[in-house]
Amino acid sequence: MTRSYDPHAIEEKWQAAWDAAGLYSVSEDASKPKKYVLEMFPYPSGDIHMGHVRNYSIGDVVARYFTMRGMSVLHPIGWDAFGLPAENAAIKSNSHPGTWTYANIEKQTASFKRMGFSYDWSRKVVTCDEDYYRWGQWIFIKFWERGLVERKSSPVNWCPSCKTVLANEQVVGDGVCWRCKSVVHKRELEQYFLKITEYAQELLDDLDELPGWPDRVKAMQANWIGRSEGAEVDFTLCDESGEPSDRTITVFTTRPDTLFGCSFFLLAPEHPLVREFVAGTEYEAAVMDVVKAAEMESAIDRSSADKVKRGAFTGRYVINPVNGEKVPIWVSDYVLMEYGTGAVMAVPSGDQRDFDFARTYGLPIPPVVLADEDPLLAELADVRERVMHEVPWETAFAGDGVMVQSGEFTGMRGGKASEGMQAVTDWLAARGQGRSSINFRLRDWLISRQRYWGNPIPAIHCPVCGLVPVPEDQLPVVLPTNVDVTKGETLADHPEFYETTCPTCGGAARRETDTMDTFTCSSWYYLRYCDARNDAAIWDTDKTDYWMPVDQYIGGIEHAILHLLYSRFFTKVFRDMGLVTFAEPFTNLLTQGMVKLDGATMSKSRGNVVAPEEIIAKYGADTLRAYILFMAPPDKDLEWSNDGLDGMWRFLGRAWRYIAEVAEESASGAASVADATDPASKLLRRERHRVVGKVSDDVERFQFNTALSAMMELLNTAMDYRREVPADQRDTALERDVAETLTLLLAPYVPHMAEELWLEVFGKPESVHLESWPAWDPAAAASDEVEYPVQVNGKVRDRLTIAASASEDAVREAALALPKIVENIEGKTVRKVLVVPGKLVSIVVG
RNA sequence: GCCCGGGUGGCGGAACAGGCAGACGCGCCGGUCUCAAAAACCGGUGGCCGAAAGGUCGUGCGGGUUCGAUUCCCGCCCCGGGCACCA
Repeated sequence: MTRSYDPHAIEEKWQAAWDAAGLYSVSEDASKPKKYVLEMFPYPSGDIHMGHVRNYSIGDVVARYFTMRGMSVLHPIGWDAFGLPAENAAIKSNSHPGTWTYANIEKQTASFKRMGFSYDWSRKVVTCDEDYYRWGQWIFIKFWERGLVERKSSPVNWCPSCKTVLANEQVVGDGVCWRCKSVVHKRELEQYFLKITEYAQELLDDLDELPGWPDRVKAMQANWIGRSEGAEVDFTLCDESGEPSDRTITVFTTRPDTLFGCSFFLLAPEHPLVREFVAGTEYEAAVMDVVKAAEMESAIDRSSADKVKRGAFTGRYVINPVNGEKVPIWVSDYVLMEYGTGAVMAVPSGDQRDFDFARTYGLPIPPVVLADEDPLLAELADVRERVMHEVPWETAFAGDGVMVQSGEFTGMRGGKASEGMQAVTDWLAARGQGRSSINFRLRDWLISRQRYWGNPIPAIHCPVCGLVPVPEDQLPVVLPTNVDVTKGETLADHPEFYETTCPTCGGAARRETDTMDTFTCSSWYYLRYCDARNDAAIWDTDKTDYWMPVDQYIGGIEHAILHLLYSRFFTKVFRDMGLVTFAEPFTNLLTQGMVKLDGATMSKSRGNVVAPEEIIAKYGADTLRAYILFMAPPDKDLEWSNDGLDGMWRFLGRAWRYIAEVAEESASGAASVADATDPASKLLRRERHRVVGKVSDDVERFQFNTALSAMMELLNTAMDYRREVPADQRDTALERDVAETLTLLLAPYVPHMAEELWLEVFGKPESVHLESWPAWDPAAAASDEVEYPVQVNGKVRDRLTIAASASEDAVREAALALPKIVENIEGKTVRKVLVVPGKLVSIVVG
């Protein structure tokens, strides 16, 4: 008697067997095409959640599929193990971040094995292991040698809850910390930066080289990099009488064509010249009010667009280079020190912010670029001198138009990328008072963190030699284990760590006590997987050449900018160092949607969690894997519901029963009709080929939901066949083929069940996961008869079943002869009869 | 404001290149089995009209192209996401 499907009796058995056999270990194999399938490695947060189940199930199906297609597949796993949650947890539980981290890694390892994922465990990397983070320090030193490390003072993001600084990318939403969602403040601090801005243009350009990335992610990165074309313009400082000094202030503008409309000049409150200008003057009090107010504000308030712009006159002036006009310098909080030069030429007629400011403080608003349909154009079309100082508008005009009141440029086209813009820039350049310029919104990456559980920055502060790198042969700087975070300690509390000698002069020096942003650890782990156990080098370039780039990367959309931008940057630097031979690390990217419950992301703090372990305990891992893939296409958000689990359970139970029955029957050599040609056998044979083709196509475009539904269709057809065709008339060879094929198709989705069927029920000698993907013949999937819907004026009135080989004329005639069609076209003129071969017949009558 | 997605039955979703809208599954309804229930299995299931045959409406809204539009074009609405006082 056939056993029924019992996942609890088989899953752990096969997990142990695969582990013991090292079934998923791979090495470079020049005889096969390679595939590198990678899911973003997890932070060891404790229990796995549904987001993990989804992410890693997707990757597992893809990896297993490519393996069955005969590829050499690298499918590794590891842990992004440095980071703040470990410190917070250690403080809470009065232990050590390392203890917590390694315990969680163990727990998650068990969970991943319980899910049956096909990882090559021999390549595991854990970023807080010394043999991993030492290479992170090595990278830092190499970046330093290339001039890509800078320690500088600047206004930086401070998270008061994490008690550390953050990179710009790590401030999300309305100015909150990406990790803890606290409101971030600006502080002036000296910190370490990696000069990602040196690669801004390439990071932007190469997005076009990534057709395998979602447009959404590329748009987000392009947005973030924020390239603006324009010009720098030098304004000369002058005194009240207009007498020029020898000092200039440079601004960046995207609209040099509007320069004649500059009626005031602005400095950011943090601009170093502000204090100098107003010290001891009658303007000092008002200006310093603006400066102080800006300092007090959080990043959110400061950048809120609908806020009233605060400002004050400094008592100073600059000269507008195009018309020699004396322009007053104001201070305003809407000018940002971090962007451009911290100084702005204000053109209120062409910029809404300047417009608002001018209206608030009664400053002139001379028009310089007019829309083609603007009534003012009649009056000003040929006016070169400034005769109008105020516009009758309620908003600024920032579009393309005609330049007026603009000296020799009057009459030219103005606007972004306009002739006027180029002409003014050229004019300035010829006089040395300006030049074309490109500005990026992207800032350098702030990587130092004032926390313990991270990779120590390998630098030494020497009172004589300044800041010096730790020499390569003294790496790694080992993270000491005796730091007690429960007492709020960091490396700065441990003299035995920071007291050292200068590697250059040998004098007493202080070791850096900041650690690196965890995103530095995750920016190169995918390369280390290629050669994870290498003690002598970060990796062997032959190995990265074989495996890289990652063919399929899979992870959450939340890293659209963060991790994915940083990794692209690292890869480009490694290329420039000669460490790799490609410029982009991830050829194809799949950003899987979030798993939600009641419309919100599942999270422990919200208390809306469905634990994967509970589902596994009831249904087994295979049902969970298949179900989460069946619920929705992988890139869409998924609203979790237990309701469909029973459906997947029933499907697997039915598939088991069908396959087991057929296997036993064919083993017992029951009666058979060979190559049966009755309609039911022909249908089943067609379905077998159609479904293999469909499932293959679907996995390649990640439509796991429709792949599974196609398998259900095949099973439905196969079971109908068994029910409807008497036993002695069945084509048992065909049934056996269908049962084996179904097992192979199921293998990537439900690896335990497929393995049990393959080895124990069919009695095959070798694991199903080493089998070849079933072949299919598109010709065998085609029917020898087709059914044409026949439309009359766009409405289906009847159906015509006819031989697939029938000519168009034959189809047309047969369609027109159908009784219902005759009825419908009676008394009308047939104007047109369209036959779309294999699709439909469309008759137009009038 | 700018830039990306998305809107299809009671629900999750399908329709790959303009060709039968709603595959597959859930749920629901009816049935078989059972003393009964659960499980399992079989059948039905977009709305409206109709006893049925059949008709008719229907993919966010309004137009357009086409023999034919969920699909292409134009103009909107709504939802989600990114950027945003970036000069």
